[in-house]
Amino acid sequence: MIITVRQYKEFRRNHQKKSKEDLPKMSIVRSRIVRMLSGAIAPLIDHAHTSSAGSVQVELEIPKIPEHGDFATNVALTLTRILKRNPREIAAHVVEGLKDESGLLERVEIAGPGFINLFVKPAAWHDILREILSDPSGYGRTDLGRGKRVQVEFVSANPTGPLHIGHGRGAAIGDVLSNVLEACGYRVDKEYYINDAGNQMDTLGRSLYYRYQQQIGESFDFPEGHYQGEYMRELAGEFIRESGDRYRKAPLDEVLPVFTAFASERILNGIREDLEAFGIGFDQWFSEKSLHEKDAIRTTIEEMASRDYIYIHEGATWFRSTAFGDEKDRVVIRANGVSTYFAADLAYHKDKFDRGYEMVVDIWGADHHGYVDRMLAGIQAMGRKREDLRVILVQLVNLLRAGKPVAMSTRAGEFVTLREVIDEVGKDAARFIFLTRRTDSPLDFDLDVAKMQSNDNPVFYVQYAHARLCSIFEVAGERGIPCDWLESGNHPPLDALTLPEELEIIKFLGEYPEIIAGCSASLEPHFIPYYLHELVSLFHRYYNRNRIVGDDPELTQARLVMAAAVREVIRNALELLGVDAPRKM
RNA sequence: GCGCCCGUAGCUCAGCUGGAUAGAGCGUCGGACUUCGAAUCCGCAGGCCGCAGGUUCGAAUCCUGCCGGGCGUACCA
Repeated sequence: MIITVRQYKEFRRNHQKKSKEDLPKMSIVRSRIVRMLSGAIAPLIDHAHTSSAGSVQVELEIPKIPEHGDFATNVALTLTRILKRNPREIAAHVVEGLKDESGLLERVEIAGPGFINLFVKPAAWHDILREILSDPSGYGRTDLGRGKRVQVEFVSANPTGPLHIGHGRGAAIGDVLSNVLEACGYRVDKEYYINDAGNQMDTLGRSLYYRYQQQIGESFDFPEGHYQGEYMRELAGEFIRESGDRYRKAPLDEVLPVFTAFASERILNGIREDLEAFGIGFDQWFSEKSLHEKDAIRTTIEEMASRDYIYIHEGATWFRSTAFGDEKDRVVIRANGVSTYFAADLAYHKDKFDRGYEMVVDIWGADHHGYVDRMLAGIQAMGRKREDLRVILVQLVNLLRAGKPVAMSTRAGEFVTLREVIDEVGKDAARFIFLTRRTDSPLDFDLDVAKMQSNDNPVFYVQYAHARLCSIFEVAGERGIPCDWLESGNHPPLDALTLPEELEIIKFLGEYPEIIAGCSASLEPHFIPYYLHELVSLFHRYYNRNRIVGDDPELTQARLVMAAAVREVIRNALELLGVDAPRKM
């Protein structure tokens, strides 16, 4: 949790008339401490009259070493600059000002250069379990987005061939980011942009035409620069089954639209099916052709021209993108009168904002990074703020088998498709692995590892924990241990949960909302798999050392409550990832 | 040439909106199942965080330069 000075002041204003709902949601223990610290710090800042100190940030972190407390804050250190006093002295003032009305804290220490270490009473943690179980699927959800309308556009592969593994990574990231943003209170739509216009479509149609003529026995040389993957042969076969040899030797110019339409429609359907198998659905499939039909490119350029960002040079129409920091201006209409792909993209983004989205997230392959600056320039020329568009660049996926690269050539149409990967390793493993790296970082995807149903495979590690937890409740049921609180919400007393490793798990459960909020702020989903791994690891270790269903009824009940909370958070996180949480494996 | 991204343990990577002793998985080696699922757990070993400066009370984290790798650099889509 990070608060700026400005936020402190805002918080204080709000706090006087409203209650705690205005604080960003976090674990109940953490939010109480933040509130307490805010209360202690505000007077110090007021006293110093530091209106221009908005850059000071305060952080409440969990120290690595237990001796440093359950939480630690460096406020005193960061306040040194604006208060112009030594940090330990400031820390003392902060500590003095803490009002622990609910008796949350066991003790508070000032340590090192001026850290404030806070020790929470063990019993205070138990509230986190109650909080989780009172609304398991709502846990971790926040209202950071405040209903802001966001569009996430991803995959958007050209309908000229099946999706490959790189698209799969972008798909997983886009889908999960959408889930995360939604969990953080944004209103999210997922969209796929179909590049169904331009000469690549003609190329696609011709590719099918040539294959078709070949397969019905005409001798045609297959020209360079066309799509010649195996899928084109299959398409030609389908075409023959439906239309026979009706188009034998038909003049290309006359029948090309037939072939183009057939090919793009079939391929797009295939893409839809593959994405569905990957657990991904879109709210909108947006056709580039529809932009041309609406004359949207012309309108867009006109609007930009009205703001003086368009000029003519050597017969071409240019966008003055350098006005917004692009390295050179860009052509939108070529001298031959044909608009560029970029022009369509500008019109598309204008359309997005016209539809009412306040923020737009584009997920692109990293090889498109050269387009970021011009696109950002573009939306600014339409009167949008730079930060209204967030472009996520997804790095390459290197496909491996047993540690060795799988040779792929897009040119020759030889590549491993997403569908093949899903069929081979399963949706869950593929999604999880795609999400275990920062989007910025290239990813080695080893098919053999992903397929392994063992501890080499991070998905199974997590799913196993979930299945194990489910199994514990089955055993409890068999032994006649009442767990009706799972439904009723009347949880048994938790006083028996006193072991350090129990409190450690509960504390970690309490961090989950922060993790999700962090994903949403950074638009990086990889924190979730890492969090899950750590949570599950804590649980497995605990499980191996302690008996949950044991002889002491009260202890058993309390531990079952904790187990239930762990299970719910695992399930909650896996749901965000679009990965199944199996009861049995 | 210019621009963007990346250099952290043997390998693959977290940590990067600056904080106290830099982490995980895999791999090596050695241990734990008559007891809730051993697809699990425990332990050992492993590091000038690419190099050099700078800012700071404090730098893996921010700035500059260099080295190494990837990508981009069209009146292509």
